[in-house]
Amino acid sequence: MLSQSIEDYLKAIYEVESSEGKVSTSALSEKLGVSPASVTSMVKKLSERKLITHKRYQGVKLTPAGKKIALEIIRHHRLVELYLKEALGVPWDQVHQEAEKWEHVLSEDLEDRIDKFLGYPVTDPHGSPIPRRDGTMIVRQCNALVDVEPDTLVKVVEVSDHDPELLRYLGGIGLYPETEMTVVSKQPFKGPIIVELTGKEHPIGRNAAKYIMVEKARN
Amino acid sequence: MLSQSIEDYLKAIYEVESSEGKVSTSALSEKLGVSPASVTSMVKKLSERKLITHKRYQGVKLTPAGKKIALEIIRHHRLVELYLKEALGVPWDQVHQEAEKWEHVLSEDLEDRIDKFLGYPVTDPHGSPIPRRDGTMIVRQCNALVDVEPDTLVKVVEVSDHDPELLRYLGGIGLYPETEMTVVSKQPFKGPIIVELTGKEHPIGRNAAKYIMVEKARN
DNA sequence: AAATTATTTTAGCCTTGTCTAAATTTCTTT
DNA sequence: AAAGAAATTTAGACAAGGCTAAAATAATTT
Ligand SMILES: [Mn+2]
Ligand SMILES: [Mn+2]
Ligand SMILES: [Mn+2]
Ligand SMILES: [Mn+2]
Repeated sequence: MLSQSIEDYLKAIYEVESSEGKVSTSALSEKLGVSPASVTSMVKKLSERKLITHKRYQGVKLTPAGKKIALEIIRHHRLVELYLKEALGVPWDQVHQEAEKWEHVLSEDLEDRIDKFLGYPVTDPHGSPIPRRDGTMIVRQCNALVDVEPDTLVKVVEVSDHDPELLRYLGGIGLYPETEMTVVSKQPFKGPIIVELTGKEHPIGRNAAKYIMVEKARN
Repeated sequence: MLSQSIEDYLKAIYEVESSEGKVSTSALSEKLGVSPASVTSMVKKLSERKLITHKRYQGVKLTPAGKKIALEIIRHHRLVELYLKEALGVPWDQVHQEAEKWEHVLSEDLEDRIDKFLGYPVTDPHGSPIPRRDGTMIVRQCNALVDVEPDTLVKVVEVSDHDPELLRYLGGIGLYPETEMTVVSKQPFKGPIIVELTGKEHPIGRNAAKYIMVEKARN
């Protein structure tokens, strides 16, 4: 059995690797809320266990074995998020923190039961793809809302789950994965992006718009 | 936040206190699967935190604060057991081991949602009472099956959840909490106890019969 | 009552995962 | 190219929770 810490490190490494490409000690330190020195010592252990490769001062990379475990935990996390929302009505801004704990204690049997209950879902409540049992995961092509040109009809693909407050705001204006909306304008001086959905216009800060992934809608 | 270890110790102390009266180091060592020396050192810590009282060489006792926490964890455990059975169809011999992990990561919000989903249940799948939110718990009057005289009509109140194999056997013969059955005979030389339910007779070993609690049925 | 046995505690060690402070390496600027 | 800044690693410490072996205390026999 792997410790909760090791599982969290592998997950964090996977996520940083996906979004930044390179996985630095400081990025992990930041993401996991531990000191850089702690990261280095865990990195040593993970290397010894052949779950990651490490070039000193150069960052780390998951081995296939490490990636498999990372995806397993992410699968747990996302299935649990969706399950909590669907089965127990937990609001989408709260499922993440619950899943953060539950992901480490979910048995394979329970994982399968939840998967079946949900009808073998493909995405979690925030639109993130759920890794398959075999350790593969589809990756979709999409852009950050902040990069979209005005006057475009887009479909929301995925929203970051890390800021409950943002999620509550987005939920309030009806902005969920699969929602279609029009990017009306980008206000100057790093002002908000205005989107239109269900007939109303809503401002979305540039910073928030980095965490909303969309694709061009086929109109 | 209390560590999982501390929660498990408090729960174990509560359970030993209930069933044995006195809580010895060796009983806890046995129950928790750790060495007596480890128990002593944890006992020291729990005393310092005023969760138990300890007289050297004389055993321990929960303080009101410790008891409150123990019952809180037991509430989590039993709600989760019932939830897993009702909502996800986990067989009753497997719910215990799942709950053993989940009890430590259940938020109060989720606890309430599960409680509501289940319709504010009073007992878990094995017939054990579920402590209330306020930290109180009803205790029922009952006897071990092994102590019942032959030719008595009894109702099953509670079955120990610690041996999956026993639970599978009991499930197989339809012996669940609330089931009524007749104690037909006690075979000599510590032989099995024969019970009749749904028209058939079934043997139950003396040892197993210690873990099946019954009450006289009002016939 | 003494001797033996069983239980409990102490002493000392280990592993895991964290920290701070200091040293080292790499990156950036001049 | 050298200096200064930033990132990373090392060194050493600590808390939690476990272990074994030995010492202390309590319980049971003789
Ligand atoms: Mn999440
Ligand atoms: Mn986690
Ligand atoms: Mn437990
Ligand atoms: Mn609770």
